Amino acid sequence: MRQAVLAATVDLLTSEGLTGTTVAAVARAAGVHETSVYRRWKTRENLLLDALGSHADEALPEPDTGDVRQDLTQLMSAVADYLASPQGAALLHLGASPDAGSVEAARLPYWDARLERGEDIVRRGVERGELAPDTDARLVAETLAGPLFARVLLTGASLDRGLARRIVDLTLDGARPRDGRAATG
Amino acid sequence: MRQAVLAATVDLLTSEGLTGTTVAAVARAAGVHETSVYRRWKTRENLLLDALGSHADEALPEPDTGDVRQDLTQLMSAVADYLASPQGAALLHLGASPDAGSVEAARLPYWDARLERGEDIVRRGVERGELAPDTDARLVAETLAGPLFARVLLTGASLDRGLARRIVDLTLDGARPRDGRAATG
DNA sequence: CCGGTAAAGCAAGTTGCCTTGCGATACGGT
DNA sequence: ACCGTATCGCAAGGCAACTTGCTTTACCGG
Repeated sequence: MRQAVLAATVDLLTSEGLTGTTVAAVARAAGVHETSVYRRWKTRENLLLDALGSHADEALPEPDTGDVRQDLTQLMSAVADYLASPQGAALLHLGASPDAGSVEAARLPYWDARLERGEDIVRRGVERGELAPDTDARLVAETLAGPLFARVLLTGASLDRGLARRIVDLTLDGARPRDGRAATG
Repeated sequence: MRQAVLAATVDLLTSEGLTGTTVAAVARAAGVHETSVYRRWKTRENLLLDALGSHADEALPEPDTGDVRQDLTQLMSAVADYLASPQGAALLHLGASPDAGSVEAARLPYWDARLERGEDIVRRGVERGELAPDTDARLVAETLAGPLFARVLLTGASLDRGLARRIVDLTLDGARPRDGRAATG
């Protein structure tokens, strides 16, 4: 039954979107009583997070090619791909919902963990001398991911790998003029 | 009556937060019947946007000091200040809510207009030669604002002017090493 | 003063999220 | 076969957003 409900949730999420995915609809699609869903997952939010949660992690690679630019581009491209999917957008919207309670506590650690993938790449770049020694890895990770998140959440504008690449380039090179623009990569 | 309702809305928004601001509570606080609120504003979302909308624009300065870094730092500091307020956070959460309908259409143009303040500053910087001639003003604006938005919406982490300044520096200088780090400013 | 329109009050109802109490069913150990 | 426990189905209800049909008030021109 658990599998049936989760599968139905992802299906509805993909076809109907976040607002169209009501608990009643999920229960109906899974051939289960609505009460049973609430008993197991307590809240709609928990259900959606459970349905989307595990799937998300696996989609993110942890590239380590020896080149910061390449690593970050790969990671951010994967993020862009995921966020462009209905599931990715739904997960992001869930994370951004202002409902306090249980999710509130898990929120900060959750995104913290996501950001660390980027931070690790940046730190390796610093160690290799590709990036300035005083580079704030966390800040770089936030600066890379922020624009993608904002697009999905606020403007609804499209996301593609080109955008991801340009954000990486901007964050590595800066907007100020350089002599050799594409140094390493 | 319109003023009474809008004032009550902002009050509740500030004291109770977004989820605590029900239209019943607003109506009660304003000494008005709930139906009247719905008749005038149609939806809760419209009411909240009306209450917050005009206030937001005035808070944003349009600095033009002749120095990109200074202009961007001032703008982003103001953005950070506003987003750190209950009203700013509420407005952002409203913009990020996945409810389609009327807001959906206004969403992209709205944030488009906000971003233009940053784009203008960037373009002036390019003209002055402070920034690379092939700089994508829109991308820079998104990269500056994105992390602030993401913090409010996802992690709930704190926002301050120091963060705004560091994001500006990173986006202008890049994470890769430079000879003279703070060239102009 | 009167008739007309626009806005507000009122009551009742729909839907979606969520909870609770109760009865039925299924499963594992003795 | 029997008991305990866990799980599910079911009915009913609360709360908040939102709608609707109807009445009442308020204001404005004649």
